[in-house]
Amino acid sequence: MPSSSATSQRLTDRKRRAIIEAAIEEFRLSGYETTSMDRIAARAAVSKRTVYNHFPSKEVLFAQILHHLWQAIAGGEEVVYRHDRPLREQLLELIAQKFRLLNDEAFVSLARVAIAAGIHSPERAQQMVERMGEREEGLTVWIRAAAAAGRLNTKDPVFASHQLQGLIKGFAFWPQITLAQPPLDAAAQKQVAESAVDMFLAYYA
Amino acid sequence: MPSSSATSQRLTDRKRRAIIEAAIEEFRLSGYETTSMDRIAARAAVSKRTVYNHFPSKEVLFAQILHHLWQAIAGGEEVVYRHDRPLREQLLELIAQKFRLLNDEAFVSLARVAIAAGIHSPERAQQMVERMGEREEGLTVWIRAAAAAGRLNTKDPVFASHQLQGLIKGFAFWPQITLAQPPLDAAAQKQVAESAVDMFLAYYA
DNA sequence: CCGGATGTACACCGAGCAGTGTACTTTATC
DNA sequence: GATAAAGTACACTGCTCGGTGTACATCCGG
Repeated sequence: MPSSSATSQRLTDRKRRAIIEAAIEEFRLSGYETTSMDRIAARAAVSKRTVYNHFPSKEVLFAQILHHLWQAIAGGEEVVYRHDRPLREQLLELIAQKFRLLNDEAFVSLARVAIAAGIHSPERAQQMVERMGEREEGLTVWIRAAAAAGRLNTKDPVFASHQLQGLIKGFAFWPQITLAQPPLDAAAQKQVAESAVDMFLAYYA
Repeated sequence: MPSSSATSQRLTDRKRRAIIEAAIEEFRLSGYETTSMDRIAARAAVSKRTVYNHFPSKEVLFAQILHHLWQAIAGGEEVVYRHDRPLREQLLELIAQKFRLLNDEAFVSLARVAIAAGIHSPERAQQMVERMGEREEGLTVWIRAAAAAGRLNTKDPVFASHQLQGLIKGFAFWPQITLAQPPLDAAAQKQVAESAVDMFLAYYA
């Protein structure tokens, strides 16, 4: 009676999960083009036919993977602008939030696969990065609010937001994506975050 | 008597050039994996056998392409630190130099192909980006000199250099690489450069 | 314990690809 | 104009891949 397991449920669900997990792993390791359905089936310990019974094509499977990984990230509490608290404190909180995302292995996997696959598929790349853009809105919104409250001196919150993010991503995103470097340790994160915020405020505050 | 042409020289050289140009185009369009030697041969208007007479394998051809593109970039005059000139002026010159590289289509092509191909080939990626790192030394050296002269307040020139580059690349490199966006126009370049330098100096000067 | 759903093993198709071997033609040089 | 070097057309090998069809085994709810 396998119904007792809380995680597994029906066989068909377990198989499906195994396929998705194997596919994530393979796509992450080898990218879209060089990953074969046979390898995915083998890693999932599943018949190739079963893979095709669940997913009609490699393309669809890949899309589902992207969707699946996207779900895994979903959680994201906003930091709203507060007039009664120091800018530095609030910005550091915003950055810390960003670091939580950047340290999330699921996010990095998603980004790597998406960028690797999308680099020669403009429409998919466009779509993915637009979605990621939504994540970054939080910071822009905060900057706009602070500027409206007269505490930041910028006419272009989007630009300023990109600048601050550039100060972070140059250390904590692009090297990890393009060079598979490990995430920054706590000390490095602190240095990057504080230095970025201080530089940002030195200019805009 | 085709010897009259200044650019073409011997037939074998013309053929070789055609192959390289076609290969660059194809690799840039489709990446390493999905580009076939047949397509390269077709685009070069050359027999497939001729391709293999010039280059023993796809792998070698690809390596030559990378080398070839690297050569095409080579030129790069250094800006040395001058104690008698304003920091802002010198930094803007440094950034302008970086923009010349970022606007160079050959460089962007190289970077895209290399990153796309290298994203799942750690050793090649490592090698490429180390080479690119050499290019960036100029800025770091300048910052170190300025700090030694007591005009910049940093203990970590490499870190500071990465920060300044983050402020540039977030606008003028990564979007172009990962999203195939067009290079920044002159006005945008000016805004990005001046804002970056001013922010940098507001913090470190 | 029955029966439909699901999974499996395996053979297979058609296509594309890297790379080779060969017989022949073109090019350029002396 | 002979001759060696270079290019070409083309057939072919061996391999991988995405995807399918099928006959048979296994699972699991009623």
